[in-house]
Amino acid sequence: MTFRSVLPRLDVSSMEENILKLWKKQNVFKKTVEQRKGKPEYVFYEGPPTANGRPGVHHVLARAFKDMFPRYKIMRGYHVSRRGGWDTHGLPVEIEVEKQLGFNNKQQIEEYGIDKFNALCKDSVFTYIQEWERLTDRIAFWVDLETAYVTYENEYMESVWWILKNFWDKNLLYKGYKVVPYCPRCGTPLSDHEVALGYEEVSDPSVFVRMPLVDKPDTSLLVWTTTPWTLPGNVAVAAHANVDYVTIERDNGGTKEKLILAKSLVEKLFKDEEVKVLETFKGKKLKGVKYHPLFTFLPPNKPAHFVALGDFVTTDDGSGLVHIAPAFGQEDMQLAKEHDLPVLMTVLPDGTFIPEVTPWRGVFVKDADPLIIQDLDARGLLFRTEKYTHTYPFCWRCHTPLLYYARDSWFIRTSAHRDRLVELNNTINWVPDHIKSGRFGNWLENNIDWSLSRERYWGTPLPVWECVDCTHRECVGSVAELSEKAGRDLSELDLHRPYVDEVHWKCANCGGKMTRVPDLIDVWFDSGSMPIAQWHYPFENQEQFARQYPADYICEAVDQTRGWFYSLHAISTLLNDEVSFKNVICLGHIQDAEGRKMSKSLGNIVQPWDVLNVHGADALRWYLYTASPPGQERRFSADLVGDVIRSFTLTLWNVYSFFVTYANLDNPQALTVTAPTNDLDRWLLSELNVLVRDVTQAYETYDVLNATRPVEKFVEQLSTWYVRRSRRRFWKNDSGADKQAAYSTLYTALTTIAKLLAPAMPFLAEELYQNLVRSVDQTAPESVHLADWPETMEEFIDETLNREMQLVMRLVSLGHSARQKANRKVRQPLASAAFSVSTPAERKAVSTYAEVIADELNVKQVRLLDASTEALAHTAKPLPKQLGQKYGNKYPAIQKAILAMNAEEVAKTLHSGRALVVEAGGETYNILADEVEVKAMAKEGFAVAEEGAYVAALVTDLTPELAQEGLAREFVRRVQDLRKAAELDVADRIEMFVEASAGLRSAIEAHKDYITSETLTSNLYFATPPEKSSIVEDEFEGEKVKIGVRKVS
RNA sequence: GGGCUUGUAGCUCAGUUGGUUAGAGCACUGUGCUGAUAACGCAGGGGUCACAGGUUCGAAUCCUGUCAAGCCCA
Repeated sequence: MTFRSVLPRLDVSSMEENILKLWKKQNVFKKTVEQRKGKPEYVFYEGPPTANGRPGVHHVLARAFKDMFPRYKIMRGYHVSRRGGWDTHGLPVEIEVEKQLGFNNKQQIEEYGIDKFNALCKDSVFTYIQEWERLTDRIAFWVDLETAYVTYENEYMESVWWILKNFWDKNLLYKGYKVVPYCPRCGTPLSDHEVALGYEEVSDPSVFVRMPLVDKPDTSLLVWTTTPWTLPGNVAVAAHANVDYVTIERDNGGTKEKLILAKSLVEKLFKDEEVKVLETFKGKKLKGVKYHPLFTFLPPNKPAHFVALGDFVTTDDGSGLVHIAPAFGQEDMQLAKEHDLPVLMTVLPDGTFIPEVTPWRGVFVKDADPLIIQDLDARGLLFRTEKYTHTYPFCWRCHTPLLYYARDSWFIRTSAHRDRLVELNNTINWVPDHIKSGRFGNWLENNIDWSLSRERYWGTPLPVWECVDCTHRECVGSVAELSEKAGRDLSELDLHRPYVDEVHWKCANCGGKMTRVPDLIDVWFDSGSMPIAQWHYPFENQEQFARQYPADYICEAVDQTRGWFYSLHAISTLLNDEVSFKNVICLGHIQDAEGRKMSKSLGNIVQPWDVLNVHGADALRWYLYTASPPGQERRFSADLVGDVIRSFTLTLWNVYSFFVTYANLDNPQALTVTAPTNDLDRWLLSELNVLVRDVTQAYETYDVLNATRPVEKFVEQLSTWYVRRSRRRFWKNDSGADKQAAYSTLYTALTTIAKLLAPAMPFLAEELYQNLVRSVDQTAPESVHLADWPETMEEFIDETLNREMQLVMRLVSLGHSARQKANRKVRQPLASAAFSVSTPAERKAVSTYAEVIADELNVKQVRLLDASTEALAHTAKPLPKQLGQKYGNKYPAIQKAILAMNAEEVAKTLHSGRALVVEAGGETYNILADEVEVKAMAKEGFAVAEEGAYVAALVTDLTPELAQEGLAREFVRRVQDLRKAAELDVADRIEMFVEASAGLRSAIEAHKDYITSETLTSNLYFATPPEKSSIVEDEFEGEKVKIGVRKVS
């Protein structure tokens, strides 16, 4: 069998491009789905992105994580249909179009025409779809975009209506007059989860004002607010019943004034100023005290302008007296309801003052803040103004400061199912798990009703019609129902505005005109409906829906906790009393190399293509999987991705290239492993199956780190231990069983790694598979992604062997260390290496693997340090873990006692297998061998290195024979360099001409066979090299040499 | 103000139910080795385990508090 030859130098980009072509040509993605038809279903939901912006690195992150589990599950034999989806509605789209048209308010849209505006929205939704498709393709995120669901399609929207009707019927959909976070520019309320997207730290004016009491004109309430623009809407002042308040007297520009405020804030407010406390009293004494309003633009229609008590009042900031404007604060509105206060609506929906507020009519409220402060100051009502830094919500798309603003608004009564939301959440597997009870769980426990309605244009219309005369309301759950009510066939109707607004019918109560309420619904409701609406359920595809619900796996970034994760969960709970996803990976955000958030304004955004073009998709994916736990924020830079190529990809690639190079020379007959006899083979296969077992387990538990990092570790050991130690086995001239075994073992390792790597590094896995598997077996599945996941072959796992090999590596490392200390280069053979280890099992391992150790350390003999003749002394060290756990607080005394004993006696006792009897603190203890570390120290004359319980001691004296062998190896090394310099192929045979000084010549003659076989020399002449040969002259170890080689045909 | 997360070497990260002198990789320095390797081996420098208390024979690990960063809530 012959493999396609592999260049040791890897061109990542062309390799990946070729694989992409192969997949396309053979339609591999489709086949992965079709091949498993009828098999158990594994359900993945794609959280729909919006294609009206360019995809960034954070999208690659999410898509990489989304991709790996479906790939894994397909290899495990599941049927996984991976349907794509696009989120198409909502403000982000509208805002893009508004920008295009140069609009900045709703009126312009209405004048332009909602139909035309929405048509533009629809067009702009897929502005960057090609960019998305190209990126998705390039990073090998396998998702079916041809059949992707689209949230603006009538069928999708009809299903959303059906869900809303279901909620309506359960009395879960209602209209309320509430203070909502409201964007005055977009002219619409925002849901909590949208508000959460836009908090920013800002500096606002903070003002203290005087509100003179009606009964005591020389005394004023000192009232605090950070929103001066709400003062014209003031109807009351809130105080806390149990807080201590004081009346103080102070000097105000020559006249005395009296102010009321919370006692604990006096110092903070007046600092060094001298004030006289006249009176102290509880807040409840203030109840009902009347004051003169600051403004009288709108006359209140109910009693107002008195002090009311509220629990929400704190004395952390301000004055302990809180200004109340019911139209502009949730707590204010609550208080207003409790005390039957009037609601003064002083602001228009566009965020400007109403005409009645004469001085500032038409001024945007935030802009009016300084004007209002000026006015109060002029009238002597301003006590103080300063800057106050706090976090304040902004519109997540247009960046306008949000106002808390009383609106008629529609809600979903999610709070009615709060407990059930929490219960069902507890059955979901969250990665990382703290999200479950932490961020998401806390959020659910504090659930408030879902603010659903949006007063906008491009979105799913709220299917509620209202009688203009009697306010009778009906909710419509399907197109058929609408047709029936309207009395005409509306199956062709576009369910968007403005068309749906034109449908009317007669009120069943009073015969008035039923008209749709103008609102749209929150786009998060669209995407959260996707399990149902993607199938146009229940109108069609009942079966598909049943098969594809709930999802086994979803994955998005942490910002979706309040977004898609919540909308999916809330809708599913209220609709079906069921979870909509069972496992979820919640990804941390990507930051730049300095740990800052990536943002346009900082100019630190890394474009995915910049990374992909240089390092390829596999390296990028691998980096994202292995760099840090999924839920953690991760710092990102192109350089870090480059490290993946160097440290992992190339290591694997070179093992692969090594295998192919030699296999093509040797043509090994069989490549399946049966019963390995060679220790290195047995070890590699044991570790390989441990790897299969552990990686499989990790995939099963959505543990991405442990599904990937161990593969990297294994490849490193494969390269730096197995292949390095096995090289000569591949070079042997014969084609004996050992060589065959080496090929089979390495082949098995590489093909298994290809499969283990397939979900994470789909390209490299395919490359390995195509060349190693497909090229020799045309009956094998045509892609690694169509292959079955490797089974763990327990019979190959030998944990003892793994431990022993670990020990061997450690001892070898100590041996190298000792060599360096003795300044003996590895090329120089040494007589022997003696080791001291700690347990009988380890002593046995030293002799079992003596050959491997001897070869690696280039010594003639490997043995144990002879305790009686070579060991100078022993040390005995009590082990705190074993002894501490066993004897608790007696440990220090025991430790002291053991250290005080004669170490030679301790060693003798424990080596003989007896327990060590220790007296400490008046008690007797039997200490066992594994509770004390006994270490032998080597006599002089050895080069020694030690670590923990282990000692390596090298005999460094050189006999003439050893020295001669060293020379021979030095010589071989020169010849190999020369071969390389002459650009000979590894398999080329040569003839060699040598002129050497006497000592070297006799060494060469003594080791002629070794030299000729190492260097593939057919003829070795002691003669002057001919001119046409490649020649090198050198001096070493006091010897001189001139070597010439040339290829023989 | 509250919640969640994070803080370990210059960088990226491990660190098990508390237990020997806190580790690895990258980077740096020295040295060795090499006909698979963009490598590899060995050694070295580099640490107040964010800080302060507490529990314990023993704390990077458990508890309390503080500080800093990120996200979220109010």
